[in-house]
Amino acid sequence: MKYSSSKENYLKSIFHLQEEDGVVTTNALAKSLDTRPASVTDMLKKLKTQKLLLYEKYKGFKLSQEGRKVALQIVRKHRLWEYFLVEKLNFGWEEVHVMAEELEHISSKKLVDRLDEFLDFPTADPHGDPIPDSNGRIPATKQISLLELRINVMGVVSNISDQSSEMLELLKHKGIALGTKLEIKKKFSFDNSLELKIKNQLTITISENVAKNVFVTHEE
Amino acid sequence: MKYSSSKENYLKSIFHLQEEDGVVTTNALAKSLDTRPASVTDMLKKLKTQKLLLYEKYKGFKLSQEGRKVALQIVRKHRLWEYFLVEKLNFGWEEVHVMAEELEHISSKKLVDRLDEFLDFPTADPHGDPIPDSNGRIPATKQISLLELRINVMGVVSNISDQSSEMLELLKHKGIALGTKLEIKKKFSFDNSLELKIKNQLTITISENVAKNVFVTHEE
DNA sequence: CTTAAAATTTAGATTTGTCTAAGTTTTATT
DNA sequence: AATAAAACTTAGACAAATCTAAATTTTAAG
Repeated sequence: MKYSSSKENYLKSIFHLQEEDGVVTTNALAKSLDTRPASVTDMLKKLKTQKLLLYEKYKGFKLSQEGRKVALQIVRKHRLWEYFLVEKLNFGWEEVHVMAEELEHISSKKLVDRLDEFLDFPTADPHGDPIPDSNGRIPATKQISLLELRINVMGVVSNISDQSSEMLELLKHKGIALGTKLEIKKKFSFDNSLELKIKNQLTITISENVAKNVFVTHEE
Repeated sequence: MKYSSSKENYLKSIFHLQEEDGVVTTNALAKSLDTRPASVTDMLKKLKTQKLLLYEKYKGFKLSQEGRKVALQIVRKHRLWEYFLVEKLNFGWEEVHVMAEELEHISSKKLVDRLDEFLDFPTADPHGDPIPDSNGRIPATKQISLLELRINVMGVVSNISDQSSEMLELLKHKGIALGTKLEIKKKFSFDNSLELKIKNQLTITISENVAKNVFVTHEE
């Protein structure tokens, strides 16, 4: 089944808001889509008719099985195209979102699957978000050490394996804590030290020894 | 300036029909776009308002400077994406057209230019059609039909204008495909049939009807 | 040069997705 | 529990792109 770009955007936004907040409201959805609540209500009725949404007026709504399936395919396409743009066309990860918003509506499933193969089945996009597979399954977010984190990919600190006070002091000084979002900007093969940028802060340098004890997950 | 997919399709079709027949008519355009003449007239008026088209009602129409410029960018995108699909994602050249029809409407010029670079600046798409460069210039490769190819001159098959499955079956049987190198050995004026030798193969015979649909370029 | 046929355009509807303004319903506050 | 505020929905309108049916203009045929 083929849906309009507009419908696909609604499904995608509902999916994301569901993930984040559990419940989705008309107003939140309107804000997320940069549209008016009245427009949202109009569309909700259409999505319900198409059985993509479970919706009772004034009572709230959520994606149906089918709606979720469609949303996951859009998310998959968005993230694969972002990966392509960064890895193959050398865009920065901050500039690919807008382009992926268009590319995600290209319909051919075969095309996406071939692209996936061409890219060697990546599990996370350049922002670190997981890429659903061909069946819509989201890969379990696994922890990796900073040494394994790809360059220019956002990671969230999830674990520190060496919790000695010396290590913790160092990390505190550098501004690294659980939940810190960061990305590697440069890897020096000379001593495997890393230059990394913590979100909203300056760039810092850490040694291989520190890096192998700091674990991160890709976003979400 | 950003135009709707529909407008872009009109511009592209007008461009192609202009190339082919010199003059474009409302009916021809309607057929080419699989729509009704009345819809065409409606759109022509809009394109005129936007100065993409020179149009006087009942008198005919043609692309303005700007309209042609836009059309060339669509053609460029279409052909680059086709090249990408065949060369990188391993699709057959007969199955990429539909996908490229969608991809050609992705707006970012920077994306297309990066794609062009990634593909190493190809000059012709998988069907042999020339790819306009970033400025909309079409590389000069003179394609001629087999009927115009001089005897004993090597040609490289670059385009098949009739892509019906019957034609493709025939060509496959004869061993003619894009890139096939061949030369004409004899021309029979009785029925304009040709005897030609495909490189490293036996000599075969084809009819005038087939010959006029097979286009070649001279070797570089 | 008339007139029928063909080509083209206009008029008026329809569909999709949007909007504003005006109701409803739910929720929160006193 | 009453009522004000917030959230949500409905009603009616609009723009884009399309359609059918009817009109107009051009072209071609006699």
